[in-house]
Amino acid sequence: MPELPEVETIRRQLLPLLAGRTVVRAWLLPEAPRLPAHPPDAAAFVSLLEGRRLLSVERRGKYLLFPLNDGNVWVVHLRMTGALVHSAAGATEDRFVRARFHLDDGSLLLYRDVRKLGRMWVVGDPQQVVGKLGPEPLCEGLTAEALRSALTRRRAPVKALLLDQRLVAGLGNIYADEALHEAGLSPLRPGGSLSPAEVERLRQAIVRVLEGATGHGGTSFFAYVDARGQRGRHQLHVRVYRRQGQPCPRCGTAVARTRVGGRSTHYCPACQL
DNA sequence: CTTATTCCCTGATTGC
DNA sequence: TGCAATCAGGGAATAA
Repeated sequence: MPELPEVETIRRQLLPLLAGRTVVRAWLLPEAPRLPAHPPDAAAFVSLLEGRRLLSVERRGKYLLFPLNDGNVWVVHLRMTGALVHSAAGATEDRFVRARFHLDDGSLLLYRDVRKLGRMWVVGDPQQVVGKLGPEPLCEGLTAEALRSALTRRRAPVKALLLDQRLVAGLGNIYADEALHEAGLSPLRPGGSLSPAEVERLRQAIVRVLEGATGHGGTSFFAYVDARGQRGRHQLHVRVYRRQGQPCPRCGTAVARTRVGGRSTHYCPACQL
């Protein structure tokens, strides 16, 4: 489940490997059910990439953006089980590889996605895809004022609001739970009930959690691997996610699990108020 | 406008 | 041992 730290880890690894490279040949799973892509026709999609040079690797929220030398932008979202693994020709292939990108240095970028929930686009303006995303937490875009306006007068649980990419870009289920624990706030609190001091605590917790996880190369509870095919290490450092029944690292109370907004939610019932 | 629910997709896990 | 039901969750779509 790549969230911001996982996608940022992949971006940093891919940048030196892909910048300046030309896509000499591309292949996209052609048979149904297909990998969702835009344009939807696999041949048309491939033709927009072949022969183009990748100028850089950028990230917006959980989206990877690859600006092309013809002005278009290749956009990838890994969703739940997507992975972009770069390796020399002869890389590990299995039945879950859904797309291949051969580069002009002989290397190969494999797109692997067990559940085929990931998506790709080639668009003239990336705003078509990422235009509605909220502020970036790690680029000083997420100010206290921005977070306050996202939560104010909202009755939905703050956990559900943190998962809404239009309010804050990049948080998923793991880091929403972790940030709320770090801030000492219950995931069940209505968004609008947070005081200005609590909003600021939450903002700082979001930044700290995302920076910490990025420093650990992301979290690998499930299938996540980085661009080198390696697992992240942050699952060794989580405080509440998937730790129900185990002691809260802050107060020792057993971590609870419930459902918020249809998502499993983990929190300490004693010190998250 | 808001909030809640369903769907996509398949391997791993759980229940009987 | 086998098979079916459930779970994992990001985001779009739909319903209320």
